[in-house]
Amino acid sequence: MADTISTPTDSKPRGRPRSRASREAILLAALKLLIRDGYEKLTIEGVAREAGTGKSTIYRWWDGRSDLAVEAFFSAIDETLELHESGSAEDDFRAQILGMAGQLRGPAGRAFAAMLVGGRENPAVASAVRKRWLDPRRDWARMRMAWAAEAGQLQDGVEPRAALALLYSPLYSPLLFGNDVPSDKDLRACFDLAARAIFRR
Amino acid sequence: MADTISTPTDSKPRGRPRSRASREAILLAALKLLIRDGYEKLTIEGVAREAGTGKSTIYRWWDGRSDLAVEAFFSAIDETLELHESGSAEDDFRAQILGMAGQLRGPAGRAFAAMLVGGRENPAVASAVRKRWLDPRRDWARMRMAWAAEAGQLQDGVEPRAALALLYSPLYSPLLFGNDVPSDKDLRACFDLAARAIFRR
Amino acid sequence: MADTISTPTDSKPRGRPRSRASREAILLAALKLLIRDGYEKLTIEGVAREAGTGKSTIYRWWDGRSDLAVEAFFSAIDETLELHESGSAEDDFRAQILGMAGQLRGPAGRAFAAMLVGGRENPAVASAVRKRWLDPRRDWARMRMAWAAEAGQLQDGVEPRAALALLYSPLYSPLLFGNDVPSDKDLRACFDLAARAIFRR
Amino acid sequence: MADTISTPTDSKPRGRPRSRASREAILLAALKLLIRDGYEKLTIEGVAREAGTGKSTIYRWWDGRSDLAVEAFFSAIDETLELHESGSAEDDFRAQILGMAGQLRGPAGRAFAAMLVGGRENPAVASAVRKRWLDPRRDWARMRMAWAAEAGQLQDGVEPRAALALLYSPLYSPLLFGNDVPSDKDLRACFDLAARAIFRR
DNA sequence: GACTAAACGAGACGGTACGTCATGTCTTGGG
DNA sequence: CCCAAGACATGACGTACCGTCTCGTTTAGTC
Repeated sequence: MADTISTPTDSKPRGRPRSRASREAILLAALKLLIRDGYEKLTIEGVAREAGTGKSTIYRWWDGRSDLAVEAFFSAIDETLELHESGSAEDDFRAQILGMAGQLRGPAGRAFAAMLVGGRENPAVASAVRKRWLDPRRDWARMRMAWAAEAGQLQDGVEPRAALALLYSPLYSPLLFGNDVPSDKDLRACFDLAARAIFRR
Repeated sequence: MADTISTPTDSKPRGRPRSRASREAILLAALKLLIRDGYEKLTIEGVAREAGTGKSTIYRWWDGRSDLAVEAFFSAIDETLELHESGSAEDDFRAQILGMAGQLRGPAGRAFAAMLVGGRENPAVASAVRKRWLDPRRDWARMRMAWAAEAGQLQDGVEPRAALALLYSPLYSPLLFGNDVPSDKDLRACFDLAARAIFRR
Repeated sequence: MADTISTPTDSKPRGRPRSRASREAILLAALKLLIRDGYEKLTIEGVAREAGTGKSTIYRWWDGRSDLAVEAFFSAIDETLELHESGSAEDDFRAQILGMAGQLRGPAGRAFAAMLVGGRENPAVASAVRKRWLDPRRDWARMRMAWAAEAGQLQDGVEPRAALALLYSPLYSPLLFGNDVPSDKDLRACFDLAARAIFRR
Repeated sequence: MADTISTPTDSKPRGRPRSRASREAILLAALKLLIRDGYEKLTIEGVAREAGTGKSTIYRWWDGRSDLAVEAFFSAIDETLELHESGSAEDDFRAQILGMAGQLRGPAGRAFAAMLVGGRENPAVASAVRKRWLDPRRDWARMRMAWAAEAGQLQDGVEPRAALALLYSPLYSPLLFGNDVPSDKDLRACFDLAARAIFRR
C-alpha cells in the first residue's frame, strides 16, 4: 500500500491532466438534459453547449451519447447497494426493494429507463447498466435467496428463480410504460402478496 | 382478398392507383427495419428507400417515425385479444398471459419493447401502444379480477390491483433489460407461484 | 435548335428543380468572402451563413471550396474572350493583353490568384481555371502567332513559344508575389520592349 | 559587429538551452510535408507528429504554419545569391536567371510557389519571401541594370524597369499555374529573345 | 552537488470547420 | 389529384486541427 515503487499498474500520466471541472460540468449537463428532454433528444452538442466545453472533450472521454448518458446517470444517483441481512429473508428483500425504489424514484427513474432505451440499440449501454446496477443486486438477491432456502425459510416447491422474478418485476415493469417506479404503498402491497406464496412465516 | 388466382403481385404500373400498395410497402419496410435495426435507427428516409416511395407519401399519412413505427408494429402482430372465460379465474389469466407471451415472442417483442421504450420521448407512441394494446388487456383483466372476487375465488385480503401487477409484471419486465419475453416454462413458474397467493383453490 | 423533341440528352428532370436563387446567393456570398478574406479563409460554413442556405445545398452542387471558388470567380468576372484581328499581329496582341489586364485588375485579380493557389492542392481547380481561362486565350494566341509567322510579321529566328511566353509573362507574374496585375502603362512598356524583338515593323 | 563576445543584448540564457535537434527535426519534417502534401495541407500537428516533438515547441519558436513553412523552405534550398559580374550585362543576367532556375527547380520550386501563393493570405509569408529571396535579387538586378545603362550596353529607349520585368517574368509565371520552373532550354530561348530588344551587342 | 529556470514531450482544453446524414417542408412533372 | 423524385433550410453527427494551457521531465549554468 505504502509502496509507491511497485504499484502494479505503474502508469505515469503524461501530458496535461484531465480536468475535473470539465468532467463534472459535462456529467451535470448531460444529466440535466437527459432528465429534461429525454434520451432521444440528448445531443452531444447540446451537452457541450450546456457544459461550456468543447465537443472534443466529450468525445475524448466518452464513446457517444449512450455511454455519456450511462455515466451521467450513475454519477447522479445513489448507487450504493445497501445490504440488509437480518435473520428474516422476507424483511431483507422488502427493505432492499423499497430501497431501490427510493433510488429510482423521480427523475432518476426516468433517466434510468431512458438509458435502458438507449441500451436497446447500443449493447454497451445495456451491458453497463447490467454491470453496474442489475448484476450486483441480482447476485445479492440470489445469494440471499439461497441462504433463505438453506435456512428453511421458503415454502415447499418454491423455485428461487421464479421467486426472484416475482419479487422484483413489479418494481421495474412500470418503467416500460413510461410510468414512474411504483409508490412504496403499492410496492408493499405487491411484495406482501408475493411473500405469501414464497416465504414461510 | 378473394382473388387468389391472379398473380399475387400483379401490379400493372399503368395508370392511377398506387395508394394501397404504397401504404403497405411502407408499413412492411418500416417493420422490417424496425426489427432489424431497432427503433432508434429507424429513419424515414430509410423506410422510403426500402419501400420505393417518396418521403412525402410517408409524411402525408403519418406524423413521424414514432407514429409510423406504432402502426407498422400493430399491422404485423396478431393483435387479437383472446378472451378466455372459463369458470376458473386462474386458468383464464394463465391462458391470457401465455397467449400474450406468444404474440410478443421473438422479433415482434423486440419491436414492441423498442417502441414502448424508444417512444418514451414521444408521448404519442406510448399513448398509442397503451390504447391499442395495454388498455384492452388491462380492462379485461380488471373485469375478470372483479368477477373472480365476486365469485369468491380470491384469497382473503388480496388487493385486485396488486394481484394484477404481480401476475403481469414478470411478462413485461425482461423487455426493459433488452431481453425477450420469458419462455412459457418460466412464465408458468412465476404465474403458479403468484397464483398460490392470490387464488383460492 | 428549334427541335425540342429530339434533344439528344433527353433527360427528364424529375423532382424539385434546382433553385436559381440559392445558386446565385451562394456564388455571390462566396465571391464576397473570397475577395474580402482570401481563399484560405473561405469556408463553406461561412458561405452558407452569408448566403442563408444550408451547407448541403452547397455540397450538392460543388465539390468543395476550391470548386466553389472557381465558379464564383468566373461567374463574376467578364470572361469574354475578345478577339482582335486586325492586320497587325502586334496591335492584336497588345489589345488582347491590355484587355485581359482590365478583366483581372483589382479584386478580380486577387481572386484569380487566390484560386490558382487553391488549385495547387486541388487539381480540379487548376484544370478548371486552365480550361475556362488559360486554354482559350493560349489557343487564340498560338493561332494568331502562327498567322503572323505566315504573314511574315515575325523577325527572323523568333520561336513562337518563347515569344508568347515573353509577351504574356509580365501580365501574370506579379500575381505570384501578391501584387496586382500591372498598370496599363507598365504593361505597355513591357510589351513594346518585347515587341521590338519579336515583330517586324 | 565583429565582436562575438560582447553582443549588445548580452542576455545570459538561463535555463535549458534550446534544442538544436528539435529545431532541425521540425524544419525537416515541415519541409517534407510541405513538399509531399503542399502548403494547404501542412498542419502543425502533422509536423509535430512527424518530428516527434510537442506542438508547444513549434509554437514557442514559430508564429504559425506560414512562418514555419518559410523557414523550412529557406533552410533547405540553396539560397546563395551568386553574383556574376563580368563585363557583359547580358551574360550576367543570363547566368543569374539560369542559376535561380536551378535553385527553384523540382520540389523546392513547388514548395516555393506553394508558399508564395499559399501565403497570399498571410502577409508575413509573402513579406518573408520577398525579404529573403526577391529583394536581394531585385536589388542586384537593378544595380546591374543601372551599371549596364551607364556602360552604354542598353539599346536606346529601354526602360530599366520594363527590361527587368521582361527578363525575369518568364522564370516565375509558370509557377502560378502549377507548373514547374521552365527548362533551361526554354528559359534560354526567352532570355535571348528579350535580350535582342534590350542589350546592345 | 544542490538549486534554478527555461525548454522539452505529452496531451487535455475550448473552439471552428469539416463533409455526411436525416429531418420535415416544398415544388416540380407524369400517370 | 396522387405520387416519385428530389431540392431545400436546418441542425447533429463524429473527426481533424487550431492555438493555449498545464503537467512532469530534462538539461544547462549558478551557487
